[in-house]
Amino acid sequence: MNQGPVPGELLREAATALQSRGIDPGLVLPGPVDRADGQRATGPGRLDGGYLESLPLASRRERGQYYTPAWLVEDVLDWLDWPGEWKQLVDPSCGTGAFLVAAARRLATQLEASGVTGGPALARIAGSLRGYDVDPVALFLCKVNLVCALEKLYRQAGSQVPQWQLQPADVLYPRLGPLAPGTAVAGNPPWGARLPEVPPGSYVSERESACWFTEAILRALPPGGRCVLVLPDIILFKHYPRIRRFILEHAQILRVGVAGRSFPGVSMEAVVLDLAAGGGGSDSPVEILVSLPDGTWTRPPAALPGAFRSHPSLKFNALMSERAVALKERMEQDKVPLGTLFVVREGIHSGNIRHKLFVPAYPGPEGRPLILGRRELRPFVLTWEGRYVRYDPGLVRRSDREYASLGREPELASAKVLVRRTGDRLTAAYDRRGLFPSNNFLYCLPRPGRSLPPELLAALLNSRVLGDYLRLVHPMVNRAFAEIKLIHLRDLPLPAPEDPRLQQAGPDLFAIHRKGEAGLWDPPTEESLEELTGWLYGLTRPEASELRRLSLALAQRR
DNA sequence: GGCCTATACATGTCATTTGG
DNA sequence: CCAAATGACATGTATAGGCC
Repeated sequence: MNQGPVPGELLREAATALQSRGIDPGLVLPGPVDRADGQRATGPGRLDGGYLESLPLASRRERGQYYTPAWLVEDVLDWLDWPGEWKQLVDPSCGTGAFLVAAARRLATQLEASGVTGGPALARIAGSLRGYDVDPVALFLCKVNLVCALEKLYRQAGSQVPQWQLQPADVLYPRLGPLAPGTAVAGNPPWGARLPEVPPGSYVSERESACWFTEAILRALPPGGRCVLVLPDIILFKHYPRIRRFILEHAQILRVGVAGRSFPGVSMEAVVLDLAAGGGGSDSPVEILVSLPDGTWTRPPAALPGAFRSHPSLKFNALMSERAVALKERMEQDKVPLGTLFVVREGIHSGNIRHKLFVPAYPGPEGRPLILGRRELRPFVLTWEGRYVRYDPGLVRRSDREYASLGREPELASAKVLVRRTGDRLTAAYDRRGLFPSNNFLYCLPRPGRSLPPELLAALLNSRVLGDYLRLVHPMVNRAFAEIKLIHLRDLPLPAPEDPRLQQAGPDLFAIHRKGEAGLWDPPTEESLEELTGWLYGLTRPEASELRRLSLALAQRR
């Protein structure tokens, strides 16, 4: 038996599985895969659930290989109404065949009901399904899984076995020529695999594989074609405006399913996009569904279909209600991004030499006071616990594969506003002494020329209102993002220096800052800060509470 | 010498993962 | 669960090399 790239052990296991189903392994094996690129599974191969686990985690991640949960597969096929009137189903990243196998079962049932069995049924099924994948071993398993799922038909067919349309593909360029009318695409493209280069001719020009797959699929679909794709939710509302524009211009969004963390062991959240090829442009209603733990879908009470078109970078927060958008936009009115008034950076990143760099006691003249832990930064107050960073670039032995990022000493040593990256609210303090923060903090330096007094920034960041805004825009509890990123902070709306309301509120904000800095941060002071910032951002008291409720609801769902 | 380009090195950021 | 930590890599900057 020609092994090709498939490990012998796996072949033997496949042969046994087929025999036990009464299928002659010789008719099926060695499989359609003969790309001899030396790709081999390590460890014991298993026919379904075990194959991916047998691969090194790094390579799985690199290629974005994850099993799609069965319930999600069935729902995707339901959304497509497969088989329905479709002639063909294509999965451009079929892996071990989750979608194709489920689709094949449905076809078999349908054919059986109309009296088609055995070889003819197999031929019809194999002719209606197409799969591609980078991993030849996965493709082999896909075929075995298909055969096993159709065991009855195989037994009936005897030697009349079909040719399956399963082809090795390059992850870079899923070779989807123009697809024939009557074609639907379903699948879970690899996420997060960084393409080595931007694919030539790509509009989206993103190196995130899920973006490229989405573009390639939409380009290949014929008018009237459909695709239902399982994608990372970041595509909808993080830094991928171009794929959003591409989708809006090349497809009609029929449904968006918010599937949450549906993949065991994966902390990214999934969305299901149901797209009809062609004819973008119109703002027809999008159905938004949220998956529930019991496997059903529900309509969120106040989702805002279509409003993403008006968002500057087309962000589509499927759960953002009309009300939330209104409050958000009100807060942004006449405000400027924090990044235009302050330089924002990450603190010292100790890389892989933490122990060498961050020390508990004074190490000598290269030592600088280090702010490391959460307790050292409370609202308005910095309490240095006495640790040091050895600020000496010579410590990093690059030849020993050491790395670290010491940042810029003049900036670190100057007065600045430190912001905690973790926690369920924004926390900031004005660092007058020039302490050196670790990368558990971000810091804001006033831009020369046009800025705000750091005391005011610290007061605004410590207010619930800005924290709630942040959580509304980037829900962060139990999310893929464990930290506040630079971009989150840079995007926060701040009153411009010449803002008349700020002029008016300034003295009170300074007073609050003084109290806070003096350790007199108490509920009444906090209350007056809420009052003041609410007014500054054009929110009434009830509206500020509403903002709070909405943002918490968004965060807690996740 | 002046300008442009390639490369190496340094800095800065991301996207989780780890571990208490 | 969540603060702290980490590996990878993208971006930025300096320098060397090539060409006129």
